[in-house]
Amino acid sequence: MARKKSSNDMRSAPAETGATRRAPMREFSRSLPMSLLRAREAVMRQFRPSLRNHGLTEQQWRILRALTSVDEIEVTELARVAFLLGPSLSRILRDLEARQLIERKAAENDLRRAVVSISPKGLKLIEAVAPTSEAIYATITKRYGARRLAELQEMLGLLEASLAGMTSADDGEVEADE
Amino acid sequence: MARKKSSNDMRSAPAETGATRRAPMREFSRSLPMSLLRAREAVMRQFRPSLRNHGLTEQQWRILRALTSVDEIEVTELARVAFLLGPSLSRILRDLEARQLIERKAAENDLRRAVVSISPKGLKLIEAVAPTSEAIYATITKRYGARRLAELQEMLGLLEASLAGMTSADDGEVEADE
DNA sequence: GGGAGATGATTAACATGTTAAGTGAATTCC
DNA sequence: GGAATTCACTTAACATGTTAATCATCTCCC
Repeated sequence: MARKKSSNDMRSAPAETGATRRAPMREFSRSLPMSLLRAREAVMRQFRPSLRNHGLTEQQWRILRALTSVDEIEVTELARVAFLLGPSLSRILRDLEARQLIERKAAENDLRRAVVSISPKGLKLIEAVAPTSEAIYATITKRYGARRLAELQEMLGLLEASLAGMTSADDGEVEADE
Repeated sequence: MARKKSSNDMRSAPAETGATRRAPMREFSRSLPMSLLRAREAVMRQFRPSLRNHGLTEQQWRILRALTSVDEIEVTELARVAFLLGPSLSRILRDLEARQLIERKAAENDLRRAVVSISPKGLKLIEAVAPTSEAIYATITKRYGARRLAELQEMLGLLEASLAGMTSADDGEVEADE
């Protein structure tokens, strides 16, 4: 099959090719969203190959991972914990259920709610992936520094909290025809 | 019961609903990838409504924004600057060109390369969005603290750099021939 | 107890993320 | 100078992000 390392990846190292400058706008590549995006991508780039080898996407892994810490959990709560939107979660659960990695049943007192739990097969899969995953995490921690990592998480949490109540002034409400 | 506030958004505040615990695995919701994801989402949540009012997605905005700082730029370089993968960029450029927000031509010395630039119409759109965008950014900076923000960016950059050369041990699945 | 509204979950529709394969143009190498 | 290889995209195919709409309960309240 020949699996290239990353021949096609246009999203990696800096290279300073051509491109004549034009205006003195704020250095766009240093905006907060971009910094967060790049940092996260740098981290996930480490995990994806291993997950892929086990037939899991990042999100599927998040779900199974979340399920290992509870006996069972309602879909809405799972969405919050795994930080996925409802529609994404719905699709992924359908798939995971078809692969028999999870089990699903209706809640007893409320037929609207669905209760999900990980299956033995799912647990086995998690246990197969976990070691590599932990090793990668440990390497990252070592490289970046445990202390610094903790501090970073602290600051990220604070950022999240700072923006919690911001209602986004919503701009002009224009119709922007095409 | 039922004192939820956000109608459809399953991805916001903590709520500690049911879900019996099971194992003492590392607190999954505090992993680095999750922290980064949540922080970025908290930030983007502020910008999306405004962009949407102007008919732009986050990625389209990134591209136009990147184009304002140069006269013209090759597609590959644009992918690096806007931090998008080739296929995503291809699709978006096709759309932006159809909406006449950008212009595209072939490079002179190499017909494989395409050179992109923002159009007057695109510039006008940027100028319409920028004020709101800047205001939101300013509010975030004020809430979080300019000093702290700078420090965060510093730490994110360092994280990225720390992981630059990590080749991801790739887990099982051998590298077949090649 | 029955209709209006709220709620939990899914489906729909479109845009992007991600990897693999394809296409045409430049380079290399013999 | 032409076949093989590399290069710069572009397409394809599938999974997820995102918003809106739908569907089936459930609750509330008269």
